[in-house]
Amino acid sequence: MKEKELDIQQELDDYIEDVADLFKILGDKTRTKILSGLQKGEMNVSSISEYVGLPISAISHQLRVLRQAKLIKPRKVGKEVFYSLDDEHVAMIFSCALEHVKE
Amino acid sequence: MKEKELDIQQELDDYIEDVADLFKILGDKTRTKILSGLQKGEMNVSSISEYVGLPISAISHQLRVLRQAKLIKPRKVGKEVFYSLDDEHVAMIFSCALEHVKE
DNA sequence: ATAATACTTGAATAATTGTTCAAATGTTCA
DNA sequence: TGAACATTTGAACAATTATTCAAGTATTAT
Repeated sequence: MKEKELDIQQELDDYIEDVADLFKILGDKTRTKILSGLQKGEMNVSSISEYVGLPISAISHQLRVLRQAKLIKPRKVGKEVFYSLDDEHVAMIFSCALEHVKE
Repeated sequence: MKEKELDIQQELDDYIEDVADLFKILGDKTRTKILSGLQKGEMNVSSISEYVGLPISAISHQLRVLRQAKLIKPRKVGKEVFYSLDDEHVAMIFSCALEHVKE
């Protein structure tokens, strides 16, 4: 094993529980659908609701989870709230995951 | 958005549910602990049990989940079964996730 | 002020899931 | 064949969690 790999391994051991927590949040169809939608650009809550196909209330609950995990951030404009991705790593995590899923 | 990003976006839309399923499997402390242990090299079930700190039975149940997801593969030697990683992307997914977790 | 719109919050329900214990399978060795 | 060991499997239990509906907050317009 190379030196850099050992460093990553070491860090992984330290942060493994936090990593599991992150994956737990990503491991839900509604939330991944929201995130993949937001990769195309910011949306307000109603739009996300339409895009995902679930009532606004259900979406709002999940937006809170994603907000708390610092994966998305809100921008309030009048009565509306626009959400956008808050982490540049999300796109990369997704594309890594794609490689496995595509076989 | 660049052309390549659009391709990834397109594929993500197609595979988004499978991606969520993969994250769901990775989103468990026991399973991530097993995977991070196996990154150091193959282990038999008893060793994994010791490493994780859970009874063999609990480990075996989770090994089945990871096997079915094609994340690990078994190698039978006599009475023992040695497990190792079955996907070169797992390490990369982990290191992407680390970047987010580390803030 | 009142009504209308956009979103959030709380409680209740239903479903999923990780762990445990006991029993079963498969393998080696006397 | 029978005992000992390594692992798997099944059923039961407890805990977590996503969704729904109803009620609450906040902002804008009349």
